[in-house]
Amino acid sequence: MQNRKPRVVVGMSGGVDSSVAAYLLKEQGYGVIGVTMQIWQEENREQQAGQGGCCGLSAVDDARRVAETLGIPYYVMNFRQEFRKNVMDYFVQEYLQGRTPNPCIACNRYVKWESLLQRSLEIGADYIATGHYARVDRLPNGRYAIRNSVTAKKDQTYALYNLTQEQLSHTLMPVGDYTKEQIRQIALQQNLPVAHKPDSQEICFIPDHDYAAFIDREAGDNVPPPGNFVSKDGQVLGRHKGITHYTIGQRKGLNLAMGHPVFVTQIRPETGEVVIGENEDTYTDRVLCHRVNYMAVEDLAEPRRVMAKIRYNHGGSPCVIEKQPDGRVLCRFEQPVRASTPGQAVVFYEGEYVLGGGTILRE
RNA sequence: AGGGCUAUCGCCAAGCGGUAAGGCACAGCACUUUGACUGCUGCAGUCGCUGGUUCGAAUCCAGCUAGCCCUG
Repeated sequence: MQNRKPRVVVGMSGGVDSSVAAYLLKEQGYGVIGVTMQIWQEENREQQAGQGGCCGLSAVDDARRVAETLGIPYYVMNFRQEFRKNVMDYFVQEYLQGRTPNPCIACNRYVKWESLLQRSLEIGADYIATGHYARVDRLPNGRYAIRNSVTAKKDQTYALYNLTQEQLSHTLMPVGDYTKEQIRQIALQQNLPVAHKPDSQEICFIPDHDYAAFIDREAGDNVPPPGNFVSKDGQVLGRHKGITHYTIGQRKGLNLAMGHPVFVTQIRPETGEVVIGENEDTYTDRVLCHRVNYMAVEDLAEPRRVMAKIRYNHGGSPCVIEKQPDGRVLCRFEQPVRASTPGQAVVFYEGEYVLGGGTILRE
């Protein structure tokens, strides 16, 4: 007859959302432990008072103050190694191969959940929680699934499609039941010191936003050299700075004055060519993906009509998904989607639930 | 060293005597827990150079320079 309160480790970024998440769980009767993950910052933080964020620079100080306000135990855990391997190195490797990774998805799956959950369980917690705008439900079929936040705006389910059943069964997301406005309201009412912090954005480990320079520093000699911009039919249109500077659908930074806007339609790592075309050329109604994670369903035996998002900021578009003999999943969209990009994720939704998702392949 | 054509923002390009359109590129901002897309704003005190004609020229005239084409 155990009646101890269930314990939950809340990943506290120092931002509004995770701070309120900690508060809400405490109110709900959980034994709450605040934890900030040190993931990429150099030892000498203080250097810049960051913009806040899911992994911002001022994270520790702010999170600690919130924990004190709430009267909960608080720790800092070092996840630099895990982050380095699963997020930063992955990020660089993907770019070197002409793909466009989504580091937040990798961070969620492998760092925030895999590593944090494991260590949390080790110290006796039952759950981990975050300040994501999403909900976790157990479905009638026994499976756990991420569910849309009550606010369509701020929805963060896309970045969470890759969580496993095991991880979800130990996950709480109290913020998903509220709107952003309500969350800030609660933060104000509770006098949380971070009530007015701005939302996070951009990639946290590249504060200056210069991806190419970051990749240059990380990859050194392995950085792909400059090459040709070519048209669909092979005509050379100019020189580019190296494939790591580009992504599908990109317009800015090409320095190609063709008289009308032109876009990147394809990246060819084998030849170092970047293919340029018209806006229409960036549309496709077929998207193939692999490394599929099934969430609301165990598998995909039959073709299924779902809504799919091919990027974080995508409203979703209807398509039929069909599993291929090799396990890949082919999505046929009813209306062509713009700039399907290898390395990005395509996430399937059925109703409010995440059915699953995978990594987009080059076809 | 005969003739013709053209020279306007980084690229393309309006203008044709009345006081420098537009597109692309580029920059900044907004949007954004990824990369993109998108939106907004900015971007030639000057029209190859030098003179001339005009109240007034990028617009007309002359010479020069450069590029292209044709003929030698």
